[in-house]
Amino acid sequence: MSQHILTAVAWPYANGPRHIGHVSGFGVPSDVFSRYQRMAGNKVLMVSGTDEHGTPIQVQADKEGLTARQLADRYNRVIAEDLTALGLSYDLFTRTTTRNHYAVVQEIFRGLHNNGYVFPKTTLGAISPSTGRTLPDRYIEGTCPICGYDGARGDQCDNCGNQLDPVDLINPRSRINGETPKFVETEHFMLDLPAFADVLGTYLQAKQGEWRPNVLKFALNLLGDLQPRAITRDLDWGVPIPLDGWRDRSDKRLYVWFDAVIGYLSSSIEWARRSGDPDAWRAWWQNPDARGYYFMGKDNIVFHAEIWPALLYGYNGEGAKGGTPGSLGRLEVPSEVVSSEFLTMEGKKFSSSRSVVIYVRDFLERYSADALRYYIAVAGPENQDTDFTWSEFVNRNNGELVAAWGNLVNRSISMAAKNFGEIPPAVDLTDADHALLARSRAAFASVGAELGRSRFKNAINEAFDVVREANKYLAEQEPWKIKDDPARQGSILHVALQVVDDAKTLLTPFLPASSNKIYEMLGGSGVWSGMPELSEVDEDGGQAYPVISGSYNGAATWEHRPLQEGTRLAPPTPLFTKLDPKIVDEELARLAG
RNA sequence: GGGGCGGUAGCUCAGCCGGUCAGAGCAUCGGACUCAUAAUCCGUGGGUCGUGGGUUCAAGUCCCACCCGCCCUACCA
Repeated sequence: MSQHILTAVAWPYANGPRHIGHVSGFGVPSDVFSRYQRMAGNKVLMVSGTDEHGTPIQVQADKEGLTARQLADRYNRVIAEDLTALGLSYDLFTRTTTRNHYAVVQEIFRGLHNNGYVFPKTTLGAISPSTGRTLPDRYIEGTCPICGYDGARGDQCDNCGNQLDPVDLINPRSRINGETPKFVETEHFMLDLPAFADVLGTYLQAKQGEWRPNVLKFALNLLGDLQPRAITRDLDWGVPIPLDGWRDRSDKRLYVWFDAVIGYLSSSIEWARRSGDPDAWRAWWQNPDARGYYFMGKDNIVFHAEIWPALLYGYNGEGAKGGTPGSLGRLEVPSEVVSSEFLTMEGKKFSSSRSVVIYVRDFLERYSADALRYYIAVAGPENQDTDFTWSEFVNRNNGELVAAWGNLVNRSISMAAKNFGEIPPAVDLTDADHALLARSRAAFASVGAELGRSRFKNAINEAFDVVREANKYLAEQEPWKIKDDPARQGSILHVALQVVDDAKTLLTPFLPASSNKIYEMLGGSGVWSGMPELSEVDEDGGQAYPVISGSYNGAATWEHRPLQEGTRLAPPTPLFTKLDPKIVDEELARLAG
């Protein structure tokens, strides 16, 4: 039976282009999951966008001599183009600088405020004297009062590891421009997290055995020490605070993490409006039978397993202080938080400044999207940090994608095209034929079960087991030797092609572009698995911006589909490109340079 | 400092509630085959499952301590 599934994908921060570590965390896993769910007959709404507010963007903009908005515009476009090129099937990929987003964020804030879950508090904060903006702890450095180390940051000393308060630093200075920060009293709104301790505890306990253990343990552990948390900043780049006396102040804004997580909701609402049914989003957000899956890197667990549920409970009036839902109505909390670990690059942390990085754009200029998707799916940081190396990439690409899978497709279609020019009939099937056919048909249940649990490595490995079995079958049956018995030769090739078709279906969530090609090679018409498209939109004549969307209800379904004998076959062209091992050194040289 | 995750064959990794769990893929070596992007198939070697204790009839699999790597620590998204 069909279920509503919200795929909520972490919002990439628009202070620069995204690298392959980023997309291995949130991008590829969420897309594999969504494509599978659509094929399984579920109604998927996959949303995300660029996260464009906050100090880091302002700082980067200052550095480049741009306004924050100009910088955000630039990288919003770069990121949207890159994610489209990767084939990520967003129903809507938008941004946080839309009027719609501002309105939804302010509505959530008002709801929390009305229910008593946010309150003002005067705190001591560091600001930059020259700009008047909040200077985050991370941007302050000085001498550690504990160990005397001079490069200590405001929040923590890298030398002795102690947590610090920037007020205690000796000779504090701004890492941005070297000036001495001013510590001033400033009023901010706080989110009353302790008021959600009970409801969050109940919520998380119920996820026992369902979520990945690392996510759940981490979240449960945080419950022990919930403190009120500031949700506003001294900054002009962000969503205005929607209260009298605050609304028009240019120096106070909602803090970026507060507005960013609300993007899941605002983008769903924007999607509904663009689809022509402004209430359509409610089927995912106000339906107890709907499921919400959130995909992100491990650094984001606290925002998705703790703070976002708290915001929703607060808006619903379901925290310790009670209350009533706001004008949007009661909203559902996440069903599952799927967190990835981190990808490293040739043994080191990704670092743009030290050029230990490979941007999605650069990668896709030289290699195919499916090659990257394959690597991330089979060797990515699903359960633990994993290392990307160019030699491993070449090995996987050449040995698995090209030699095992691509070659199976190529040899099967090539032989059938050459000898029959069409899909030959299957007659008098042997035990071996039946065994292989049964193997690939059984894989729909096993691979599907793994995909439904977000166990992507298991899933793709089981799909590849089918590929290996098919290669073995051909080696044993030796159809190329059977010249005098066309019926038997044709039957073998029919079986091989059928299993190629099944495997193509099993691999579609991982390798949509090449699966579409196989679909066409085997006579399919129309679109198999839809690809995302970038288009320009605006809001009531406002500034145009790019969004990713697409029609993804193609022919692809998660099931065995019998091939039609007599379908014309043309000699195939290779699906994947074999890579010269020389590129390992070339790429390493590029990193070094 | 506190919390979390990981440490299994040369490499990348599977191993849920303890009892065919010592595995897969790749790489190595030997062989077969030629339909296919010299791809494929068969066979082979190799690990005291980070270290030291403990619980148990039985422990990569549970408990404790320690070593190493990584992440988070809520003003980095």
